[in-house]
Amino acid sequence: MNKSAGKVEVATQGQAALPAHQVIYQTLRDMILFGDLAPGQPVTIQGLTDQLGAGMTPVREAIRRLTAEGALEFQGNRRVCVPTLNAENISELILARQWLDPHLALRATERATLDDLAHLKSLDHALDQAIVRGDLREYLHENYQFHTKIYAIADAQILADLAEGLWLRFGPSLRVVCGRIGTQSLPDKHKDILDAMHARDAEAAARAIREDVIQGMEQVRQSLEVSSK
Amino acid sequence: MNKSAGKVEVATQGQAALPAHQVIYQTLRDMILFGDLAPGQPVTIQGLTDQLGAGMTPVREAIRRLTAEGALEFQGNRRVCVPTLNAENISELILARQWLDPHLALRATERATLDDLAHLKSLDHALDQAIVRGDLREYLHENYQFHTKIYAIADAQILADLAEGLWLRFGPSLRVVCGRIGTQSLPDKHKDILDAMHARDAEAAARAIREDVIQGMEQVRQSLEVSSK
DNA sequence: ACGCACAGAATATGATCAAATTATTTTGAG
DNA sequence: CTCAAAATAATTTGATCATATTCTGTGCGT
Repeated sequence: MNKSAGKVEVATQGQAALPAHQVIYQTLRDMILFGDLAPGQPVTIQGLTDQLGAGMTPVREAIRRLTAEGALEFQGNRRVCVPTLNAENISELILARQWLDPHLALRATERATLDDLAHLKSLDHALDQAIVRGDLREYLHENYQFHTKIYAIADAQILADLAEGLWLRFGPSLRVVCGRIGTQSLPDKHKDILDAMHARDAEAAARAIREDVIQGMEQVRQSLEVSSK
Repeated sequence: MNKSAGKVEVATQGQAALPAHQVIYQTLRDMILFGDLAPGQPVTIQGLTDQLGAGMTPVREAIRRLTAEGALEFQGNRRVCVPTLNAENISELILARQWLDPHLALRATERATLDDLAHLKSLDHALDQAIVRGDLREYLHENYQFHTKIYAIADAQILADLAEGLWLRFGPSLRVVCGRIGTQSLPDKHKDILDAMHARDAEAAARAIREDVIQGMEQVRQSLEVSSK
């Protein structure tokens, strides 16, 4: 047991030596979530192999995973691209988030530890700073972190999976919207959410989240209507 | 280039020459949905390669896709298995279906053509026959078809994706339950659903679906409580 | 404008390497 | 001397890559 013979040069540069396909998946996922890939943009497998310096098998698997999650779209002929949302898609996303997010926030309010609340507060602070700096990518990242942290606190694996899956679908479009209107005019209800959670008022937290969701998603819808005109 | 030696027996028996990874995916998906794989059962990649006579790359991709959909579970060490649901999972599934299914049924009622309704009716009939014959797999199959047909009629791509994803999660457990209690004692509300849809009473259809969902899922919950005792 | 050929990209296979589980052997205590 | 626990050996399984094949879209020539 204690031998640990064989490879000794393991922990040289930290981390746990994740398999390549997982790393690729995370990388591609982030690229989609935080807008490195635009809606409609084709995603070639060979493009990624040399862009990420990886073999094609791991890339292949990452792409399949993301297509299964709706983050990428199969185009019949063997091409894959980032989906372009239409009005119908947006409506469905709003509907689904309007149900999922408040529900998760409600659960989160009941379960959040003080550490959790502090963590959320720090995430919201980082988000504000990103807005001030006009750092769009960082803003998107912190905003995502804020919401997924709430999902995590809610401790509802399947519901959280569903909610995070929705983010993958509107991530690219969200980037486009924010890039257009700038980070200055991006109001959110995060302070209300935090206040309600601190006060352990689950219903109020759910309401605040709902407003936040509607506010954000409606901006996406409007921006989409303009651009598709 | 024009050699074309080697394989010549290509288009002998029709079909559209789907890529292997799609075929494998469908096959594995059906195996999960209709209970060829039990909860907790390990899914080895090499096992599938020779069981299905396929290369390992397509199998790999199919497995990744299904893990992304929650139909398979990553076991930390690099193994994959069919997830075993706990009480919490079941509750979340019930909750999600209780919202999704009625909503989709409501939309479906508004959009169903007469052909659609006839199709649903025939699916329900086939289901009844499967019950009479005691053909469990066929029952599960027709039941799934019935519900997914409603999803399709609703014409809400994202919501339907979510709903079908849930089926993948409770499929194996559903099989266990039905295998235990037999096909005789499997009541459903399909007749009520059909009646409501024919009458174009969307609210009634939504209610009927909701009852059907609760009825079915509660059976899974109870059966699970017993077996985990 | 139509068809043919070509380039590029995706699919699929098998080989190779690494990791983990299982089986076997060895060792030590009672 | 027997049994059990640890260490080692062997087998199985997963991960990755290099390569061959097939398909799609496009441009050239008639």
